[in-house]
Amino acid sequence: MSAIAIKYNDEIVDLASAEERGIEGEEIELDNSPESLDVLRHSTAHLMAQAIKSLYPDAEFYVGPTVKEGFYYDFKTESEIGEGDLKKIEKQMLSFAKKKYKIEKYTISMDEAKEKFKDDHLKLSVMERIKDDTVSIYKQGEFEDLCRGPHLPTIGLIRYFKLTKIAGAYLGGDSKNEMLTRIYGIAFADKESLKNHMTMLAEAAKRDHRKIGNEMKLFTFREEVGAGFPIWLPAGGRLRARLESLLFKAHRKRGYEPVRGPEMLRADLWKTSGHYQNYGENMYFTHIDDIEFGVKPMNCVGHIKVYEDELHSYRDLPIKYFEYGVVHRHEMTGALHGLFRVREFTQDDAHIFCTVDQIEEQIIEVVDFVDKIMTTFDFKYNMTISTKPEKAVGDAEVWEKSEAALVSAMEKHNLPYTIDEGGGAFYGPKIDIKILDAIGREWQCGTIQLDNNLPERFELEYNGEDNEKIQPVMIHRAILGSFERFIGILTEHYAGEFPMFIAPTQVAIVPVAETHKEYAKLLSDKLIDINADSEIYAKNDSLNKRIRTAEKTRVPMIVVIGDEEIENKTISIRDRRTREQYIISEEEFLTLIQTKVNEVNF
RNA sequence: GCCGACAUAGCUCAGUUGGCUAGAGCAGCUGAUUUGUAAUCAGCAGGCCCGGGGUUCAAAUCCUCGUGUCGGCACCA
Repeated sequence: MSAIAIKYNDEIVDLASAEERGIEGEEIELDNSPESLDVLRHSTAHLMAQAIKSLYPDAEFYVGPTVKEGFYYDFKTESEIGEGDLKKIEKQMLSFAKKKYKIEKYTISMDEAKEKFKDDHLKLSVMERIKDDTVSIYKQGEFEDLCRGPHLPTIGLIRYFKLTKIAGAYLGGDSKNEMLTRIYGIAFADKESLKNHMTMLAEAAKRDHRKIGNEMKLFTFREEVGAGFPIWLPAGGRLRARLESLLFKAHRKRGYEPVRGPEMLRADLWKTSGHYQNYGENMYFTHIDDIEFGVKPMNCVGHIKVYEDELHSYRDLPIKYFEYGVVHRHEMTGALHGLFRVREFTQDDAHIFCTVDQIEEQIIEVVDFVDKIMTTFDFKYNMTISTKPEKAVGDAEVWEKSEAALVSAMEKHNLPYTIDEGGGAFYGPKIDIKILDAIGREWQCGTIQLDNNLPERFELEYNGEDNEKIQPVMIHRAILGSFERFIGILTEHYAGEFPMFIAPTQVAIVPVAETHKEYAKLLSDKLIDINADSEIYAKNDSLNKRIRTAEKTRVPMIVVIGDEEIENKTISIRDRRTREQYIISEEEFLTLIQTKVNEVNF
């Protein structure tokens, strides 16, 4: 196989450019290495543009880069293009590829380029952003495109690709601009890899929490209830209750006090907090008599009112309040997505009021808490520290100390983290926790934010050693983020195969015949005593059918009860995943379940 | 919010170029069967075809305005 590009000082240079510049380097062949795929996909994007141009001659093109999941090209045409047209474009691409046009490169001056693309206002706007005097053009057959490269030597090398999605995208990613059509695609060096990729996508679709949530009857949405308002069904309710109760204990152990603020608070309070001015667009407001109220989008104000309920001494700090806080936010319709983005959700929210000197130890504790939870669920995660932005309020020294405390907490725990310079909120630096699920997708969940702004606005204080009034630091933190999103992620992470300690139902009991029903009920009661939920499958169906039904609910353990079991006080267990069966004594069984249900402590 | 697609029974889906009483499987109900590890048999019931307006002799089907869902964009736990 011959080279498609070379690597020159870590830069990938295509053959045409290498010749132009007279450089040599390590040869890159057409395979599935990241470098090779990048070139291949970039050229596939151009091939797609070529096909689009031939099918829709009025099409104008913006940019067509490669991205993590393949490539896309943004363009505009008067014709309406829908999902059904992707096949047509693919076909056209293949027919061009068969012609094996060479991809030729030449360089022209910016002025020449502007003349060449004078009918394409999108290309012109691309050129607006290029500062160089010359630009390169890549040409394949009749089709020419302004591009920096690198590209394959010929489009004949493109064979294994697929157009995956069609969607709208704002020009330049700015919602103030016009909307273009974007087509996404993927390409590989060989057929097998493309096939594997498509299989992988299908696997990911099978894990979709919306699909599994429906199948397992965890939650539902209804048009008449309203977009973005989830309804928790019994099975989801049980799962969620287990998670809540585990987490409740974990908070108590760490000295958090459960509190609860009201759902709506007077609008004036939101003016004091600044939410009215800065977040009002996302809030829901109503009136009671003549007074305006705002439904809480966050729980901090409620917790501040708890703090204000009594005077505090420096000896009391840190003070930690937590609440499974229901919040409402006006998310835009297009943003709603299953349990991942909803308009009403419950945060595992807590606020820590502490002294500046206590920040570091508090952060360490929270980070440790996060670690416990994430490891329990087999999540890999990484953290990002966001530092002081340009527009910031508060004392410079406190900012410095706060940031240092965050970094130091990471370092001391030897945790990997990245820094987002200037990415913090205007009121304080923060740590975002991003988790990686079983199939490598990244999710933003928890967050730890330092806040000097709200204590200032509400004039919070505690008495110091010399009885002086000192303003405490407030730490906002959520670990799961929200029960909704976290359970959605868990569902996809486990593909619905929840571990015993969180599963909606721990055990399915299948009595062989009607005479065994009574015994099944006794066993079920014993399970409740050890905090395990079970369901008895005693319907008038064949044994096989009932086992099948139980299997389909994804319950971790199925036990079959018949004469033999009752006589010998044994349990016949069927493991869902391995489909293996084994028999143990009832006592062993109950111990086993109890261990599995209680093995987790955050 | 924007671009595009979609909406038929509790669920998953058929429904021809507009044309008789809108179908199937699963789930549900009734009955028979009482079962030893992934679907026993028979019968019954279930629909304002997302909602409002319109075109037409005739609309699940065409147009239009809503609502909801999906894929992205933009925005975010």
